[in-house]
Amino acid sequence: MSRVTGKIKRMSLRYALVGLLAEEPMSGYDLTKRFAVSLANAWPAQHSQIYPELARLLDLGWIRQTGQGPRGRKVYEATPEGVSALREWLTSTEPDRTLRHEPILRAFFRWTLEPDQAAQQFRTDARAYAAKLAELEDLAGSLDWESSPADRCGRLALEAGLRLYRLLSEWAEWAAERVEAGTLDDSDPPA
Amino acid sequence: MSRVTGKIKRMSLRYALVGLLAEEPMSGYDLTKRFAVSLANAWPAQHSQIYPELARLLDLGWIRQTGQGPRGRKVYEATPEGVSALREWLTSTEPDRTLRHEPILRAFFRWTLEPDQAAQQFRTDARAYAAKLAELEDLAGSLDWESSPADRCGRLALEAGLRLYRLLSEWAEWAAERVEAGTLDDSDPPA
DNA sequence: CTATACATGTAACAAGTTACATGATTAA
DNA sequence: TTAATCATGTAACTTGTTACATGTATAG
Repeated sequence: MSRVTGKIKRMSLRYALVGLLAEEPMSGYDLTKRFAVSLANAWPAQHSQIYPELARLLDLGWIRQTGQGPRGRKVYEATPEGVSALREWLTSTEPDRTLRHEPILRAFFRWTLEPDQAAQQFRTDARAYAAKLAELEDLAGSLDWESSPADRCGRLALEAGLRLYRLLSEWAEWAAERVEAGTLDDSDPPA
Repeated sequence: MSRVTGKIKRMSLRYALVGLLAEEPMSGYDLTKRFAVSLANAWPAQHSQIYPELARLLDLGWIRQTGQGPRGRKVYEATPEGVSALREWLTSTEPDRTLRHEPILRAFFRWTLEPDQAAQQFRTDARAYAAKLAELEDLAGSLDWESSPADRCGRLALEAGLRLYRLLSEWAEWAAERVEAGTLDDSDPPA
């Protein structure tokens, strides 16, 4: 869908906003918090990206304002048109399954460091991922995941984050061990 | 008062180019292929991003042209200044360990679909990841990973990709099974 | 000859980040 | 009263994608 002069726009953020507002009416501020916690490991976004997108969604008629609160708080909900567009996106466009992760890129170039230092960096990665995993486990444990289909679906998605951070931590630890075993030495590699 | 922009530029592409050219002299065309194969699962990049960046690197003195070939081919290598800057990046800047992956985002919103369709999408994901894994396994099998520290380091990085695609495939399969077991049904969730 | 791969570049746009900017409400 | 949090927005810039644009060498 959404081809403008042949260019395919992804607009993941746009659909994510509609999706969150389809679940429950919320303000831009609330949405920002959602992107900082549950969605942080799938599609992080800042408020500076969210507010202008909400304006565009209002314009499209995919969301509407349903209330207001103190301090200029504006509460929105998804319209039927918005939910319909979200479903269209989910069913009629191909997901982008690209992986792009800076720590893996860095790993490619650690042969330029002293092996000791390279190994240490892999261990730092491992610890950082373990910390992220612990954070996510806290989040997973603190929420009520059985209350609605949306929450249970969120739990399925969050599971990916848990598994990914566990994997990355183990990978980095494994790489550190390989480097310590001499993998990056100039001389012959170990058996 | 020094508000001299505390803007942290990441410039991963810049350092990746220097890193590849530190290993072996290459042209922009060769680099583009590297980003399309071995680096595709860590930091994909198109030629339209690579050529302008090479010009900037020349300007910085981090690379230099060492030869030319037919059809205007230009071969570059990293300078000592470039390698030094790469090492500085690796040792003195914090990696961005963010995960951003569209299929996980989509998973959050599949509660808006019929459970059957949601399960089918998870199975499609699983198959797509398995295909990516098979591709990467081919690549891993086709290269000589023992010839240099750089190659052996590349193998460590590539291992992350192998493990990630395996994990994502298994996760999607698991999610499909959960959905088929009734996780997204309106009624009570299964035990 | 002619299609494919090689080879380099630019332009227009989309997406994302950091900083700037402002102000209201609430709790200590 | 003052710091933290709530709350919304814009500006400037960086990064990444798709399309445009051009031309050469080689293999069938």
